[in-house]
Amino acid sequence: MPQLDAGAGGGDDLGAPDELLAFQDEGEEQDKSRDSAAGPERDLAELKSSLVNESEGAAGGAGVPGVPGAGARGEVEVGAEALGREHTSQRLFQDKLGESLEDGLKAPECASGMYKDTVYSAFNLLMHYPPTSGAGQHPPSSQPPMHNKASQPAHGVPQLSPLYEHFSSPHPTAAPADISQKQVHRPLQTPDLSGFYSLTSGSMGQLPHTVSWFTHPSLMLGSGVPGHPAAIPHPAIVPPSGKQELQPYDRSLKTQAEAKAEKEAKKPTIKKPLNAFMLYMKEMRAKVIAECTLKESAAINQILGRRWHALSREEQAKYYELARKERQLHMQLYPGWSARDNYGKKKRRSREKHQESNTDNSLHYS
DNA sequence: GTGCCTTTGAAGGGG
DNA sequence: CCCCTTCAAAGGCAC
Repeated sequence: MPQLDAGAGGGDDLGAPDELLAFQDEGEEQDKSRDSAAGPERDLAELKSSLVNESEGAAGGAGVPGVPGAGARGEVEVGAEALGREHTSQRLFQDKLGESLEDGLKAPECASGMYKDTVYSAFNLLMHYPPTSGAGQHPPSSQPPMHNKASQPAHGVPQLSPLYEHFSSPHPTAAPADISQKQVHRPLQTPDLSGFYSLTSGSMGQLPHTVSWFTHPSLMLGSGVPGHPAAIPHPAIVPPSGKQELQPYDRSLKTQAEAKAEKEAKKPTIKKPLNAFMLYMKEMRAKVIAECTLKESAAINQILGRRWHALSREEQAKYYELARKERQLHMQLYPGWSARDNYGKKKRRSREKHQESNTDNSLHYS
């Protein structure tokens, strides 16, 4: 129970050691990158050219091939493996993205406003969540509360993860500790669950991802929280996809196999908790879209990836902390859940691609 | 209609 | 322990 309040320090059995290591290792570089981030326009121009000329960068990169941004940004070490991935992937996508990126970044409002209040303002928003109970403390800048944020997506889905929103809530009484307390002595994944989902899966599907969080049967935290909707489930729970859904209410012709399939279909898909970068992306995507003319997620994600690396370690740490708490909450909500459960639910060709690339590599190295 | 693209990070499994 | 694979979000795009 006190784990959630324990912060990043003691009692954090979920904290990924890699994160700390990364921070330690990249600390100086991150600081450098932050310094260089003080010149956003320069960085943007750099970013732009890098995104456009990514593939060419392999040959022309003065410092790090394939990472044009590394040099001008202040020796931000992306890591060899990231380099390779970036290089290859962007080469694959550059034909399409190059133009779209350039078009988007060409927009004056994008170029000038790219950093004007992006990284830091979003971060300040994040700072609304108090590490312990500093809910009354507002971020240094004049960031409006979350719910007043103007850049909320048009679809009305809060950009932030539930935890983020939770921590950002002006109601500090709804601390994560309460969540865990409430849910800890609540039977998790009880047989009632399927019934609950069978009843609500349809409506849940209509609910925005995040909004639907608080109705989770094991997480009825909204009831005691003023200002919160009564019941919104965790966003990790998503109704079965239309493909998999077997029309739970159509019980007329139900073979045994169908019944089994139906039972499985009733089980909502429990999604992976979002990692730090995913939380960051979710937060910043709308901003990037607003600032640039881009809409393609692939292009936006490239920008966000750059921005992510431009964040100071303190800024990243907040997202890591959020992600850590998300994982912690997720683990408490779904003790038996494994990321493996969702394996195969996405049909991907990455393996094939990887095999292809491996073949290519082997050809290269042979 | 479905999968791919792109990003980073987490997790699981195999060697 | 290291490496590889998959998935998490997102929306345009290709097929």
